[in-house]
Amino acid sequence: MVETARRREIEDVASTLFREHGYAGTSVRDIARALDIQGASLYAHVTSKQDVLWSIVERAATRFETSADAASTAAASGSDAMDGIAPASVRLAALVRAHVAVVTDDIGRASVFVHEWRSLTGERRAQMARRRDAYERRFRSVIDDGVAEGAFVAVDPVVAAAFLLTSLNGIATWFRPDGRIAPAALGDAYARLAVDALRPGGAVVRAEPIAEPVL
Amino acid sequence: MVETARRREIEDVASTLFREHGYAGTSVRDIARALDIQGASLYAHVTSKQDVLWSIVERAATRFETSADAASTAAASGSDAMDGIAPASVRLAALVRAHVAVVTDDIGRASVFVHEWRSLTGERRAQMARRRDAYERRFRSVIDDGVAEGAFVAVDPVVAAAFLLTSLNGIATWFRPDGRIAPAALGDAYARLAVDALRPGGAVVRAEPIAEPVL
DNA sequence: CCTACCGATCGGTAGG
DNA sequence: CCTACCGATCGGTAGG
Repeated sequence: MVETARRREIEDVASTLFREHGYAGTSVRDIARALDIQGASLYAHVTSKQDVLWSIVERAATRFETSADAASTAAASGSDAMDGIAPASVRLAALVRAHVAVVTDDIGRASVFVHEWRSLTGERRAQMARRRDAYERRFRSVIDDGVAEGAFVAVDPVVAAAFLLTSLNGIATWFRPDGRIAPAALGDAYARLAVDALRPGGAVVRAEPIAEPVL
Repeated sequence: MVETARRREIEDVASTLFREHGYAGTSVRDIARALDIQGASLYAHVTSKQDVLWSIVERAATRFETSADAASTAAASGSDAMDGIAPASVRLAALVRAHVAVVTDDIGRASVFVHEWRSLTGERRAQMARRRDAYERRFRSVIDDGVAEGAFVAVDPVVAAAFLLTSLNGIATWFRPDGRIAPAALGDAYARLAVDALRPGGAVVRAEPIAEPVL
């Protein structure tokens, strides 16, 4: 299937509907109706409903990966590192801001990426599972490094990464682009919350080590 | 519909299937098959598919509310308050632990409560929206109090509550009851992460106030 | 992009 | 809890 403007429209409309009603809860005719065409006419542009889901999810995955790559590169060579701030904190803050930016830029697609990828089947689903896992490992690595550096508390990297990533992905469920909160401000707020949650010293609530962490 | 043992089994099975495939992605016959009965036979025990969803969601909501009530009562009269720990920190930690306990106790029902309540219709959906909102306001209030006390940074209570609650609800998507992490240890870890994320002083990452918060 | 149509499956009912 | 069945809707195809 070629990449036409109409195809883009279909994916935009489908993103919104999948986000609101889920993949299974959205019919091909629902998508068509939103575009003012007949259900069967959709097949002049797409090969299947799964195909639409795949395009949305795959494209969103690439955006998250690209954004995280850019953030990592910038954080590694950034001047912030000289301000006496631990490298891991700078890197984590950059990853968080990058993720928030992608989610807030298109909550429809981000939401489908987060919640509906499970509706993919076969090799496509397996591929997405791998890519999601690799993405999560970026967070675990930074946290692991920060713990080693002493920039972060001795936290379980798997638990901490899950804590942060679910929070980050949750933005897709409540954020309103036309709301009170600007995307950049949200990125700042989340970066601070993330880094401070891991900051060592003076924990007022006790928490024992969990078990052998596996990265 | 009376509350029989069979009815309980149906809801258990339905919770698992709704969690894995969503409400729309699960057919009445899928539920019946998991119970080794015919699709139509299910209607000897339930009045509709919506009815099953409602039971699961309503019961889960009550559990979260009851657990939070108990946590708030305990935190208010607890001896922890005398250890020089700010009341808001104690209350927030208690709320977090209570939430983690409910989620880990039955991730199937918790997961349906978190993700599938949108599939409810009419007044039931509206009621759940109200109850979810009231639940979220518990978190906002504690955060607001903590900020006033000086126990927490000057964070936007709406953003901070969303950050924490989405993280808390996310547990339902990745936690495995038979895994490496014990529920109580997870509650401890999350309570520490939550309280420390809001702890004032030494923020290494800048974050400006967002706008007029609305509680 | 349309009309006409396909077999399969959906939630649910009737009557035992 | 079963068999038999209902109308509606599903994703998708044929042929223009």
